[in-house]
Amino acid sequence: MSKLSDIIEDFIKELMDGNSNSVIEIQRNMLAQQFDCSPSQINYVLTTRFNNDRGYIIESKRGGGGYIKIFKVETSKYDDFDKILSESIGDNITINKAFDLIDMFKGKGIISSKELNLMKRTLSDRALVKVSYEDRNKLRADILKEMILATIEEE
Amino acid sequence: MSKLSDIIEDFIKELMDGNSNSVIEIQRNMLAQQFDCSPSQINYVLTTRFNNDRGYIIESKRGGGGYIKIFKVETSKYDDFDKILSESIGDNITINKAFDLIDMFKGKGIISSKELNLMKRTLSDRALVKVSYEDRNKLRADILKEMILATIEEE
DNA sequence: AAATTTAAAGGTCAAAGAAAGTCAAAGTTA
DNA sequence: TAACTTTGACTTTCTTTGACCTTTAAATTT
Repeated sequence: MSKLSDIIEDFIKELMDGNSNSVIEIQRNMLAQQFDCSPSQINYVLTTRFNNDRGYIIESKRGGGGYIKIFKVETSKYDDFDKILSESIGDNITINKAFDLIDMFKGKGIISSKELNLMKRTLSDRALVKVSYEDRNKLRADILKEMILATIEEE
Repeated sequence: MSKLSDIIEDFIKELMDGNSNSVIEIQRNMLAQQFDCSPSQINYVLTTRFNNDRGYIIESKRGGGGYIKIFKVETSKYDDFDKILSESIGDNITINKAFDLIDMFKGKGIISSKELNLMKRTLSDRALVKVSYEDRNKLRADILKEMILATIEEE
C-alpha cells in the first residue's frame, strides 16, 4: 500500500537514473494523467521530494509548450554538503551564519572570490531591505540554498 | 514538442548567422506561410525574442514591397552602465527582463557562465517563492542591482 | 499630370488555448 | 490527534489566432 507520492518519486528517480546527465524534463499534466491523479499532486511531490534540501533544483515554464525540468546536483562530491543544506541552513539563517558558510566555501575552493562577493551582496541587508525582519532570514535560507546548488551545478 | 515560436526564433537566428553582417530582411506573410501560422505570430516572435532588451532593433515598411529588417546591435562593454541600473532596472523588474540583462552581461564578457547561472537561479521564482507576487519584482530589482555592482567591483 | 482607387504589405489588440502554480479543504495514516 | 497526502477550484504565465487598422506602392481615372 505504497503511497502515490512515493510511487511518483520513484518513477522520477528512475527516469533520472536512466538519464545519466542528471536532468530530466517532464510535463506536469502528462505525468498526472499517467498516474491518474490531480496535476497539483505533481507539485506536492516536487516540493516534498525534489527540493533544495535534497539537492535538487527545479526550473519550469508555463503556457503552450510548458515544461518542468528537474536537476540533480551532485552534492556528494563535497563533504557534509547535504547536512549543510538541510541542517546548517534549515528554514532560517542569520546573515552572519550565512557569511560564515560562504567564507567556508571559498576556503575550500568551491567558489571564487567573485562568486563570494556576488553571494554576500545578494544576502546583504541592503539587497533585502524591503523584506520584513521576520521574513528576511527565511528568505536568506531559501536563496542561499539555491545559490549553493547553483555554484556546484556547473562544475 | 518544441513551440512554434521557438522554431521561428531559431530559424531567424540561423538566417542571421548565415548572413555575417548582422542584419536580415524578411517578409512577414512569407514567413507565416512557411510556418503555416497567422502573420501576427511573427510579430509575437519579434516582440518577445528580438526586442531591444535582447540587443535587436526592428525596422519595417508596409505596403507593396514591404519588409521587416532585423538588426543585431553590439554595444561596447561598459556602455551606459548607470543607465542600466537606473532605467532598465529601476525599482521593479520582471524575471524575463532580468534574465535578458544577465544574458547581455554574459554576452559582453562581464560575467562567466557560472555567474550567469548563479544570478538566474537566485532571481528565479523558486528561490523567491515566499515573497508575494506584488513584492517579488521589487526585490528582484534590489538584488539584481547589488549583484551587478558586485560583478563590476572585481574587475 | 494629378487625383483617386485598389491591392499589398505590415501593426495592434483582445480573446481563446495551453500549460504550470497556489492554497486551503478534505481525506489518510502513524 | 498531528502530520502527511490528495484533490479541486482558482490564478498566472505564455502562446496562438483572427478580426480589424494603417501605411505604401501601383494602377486607374479624370
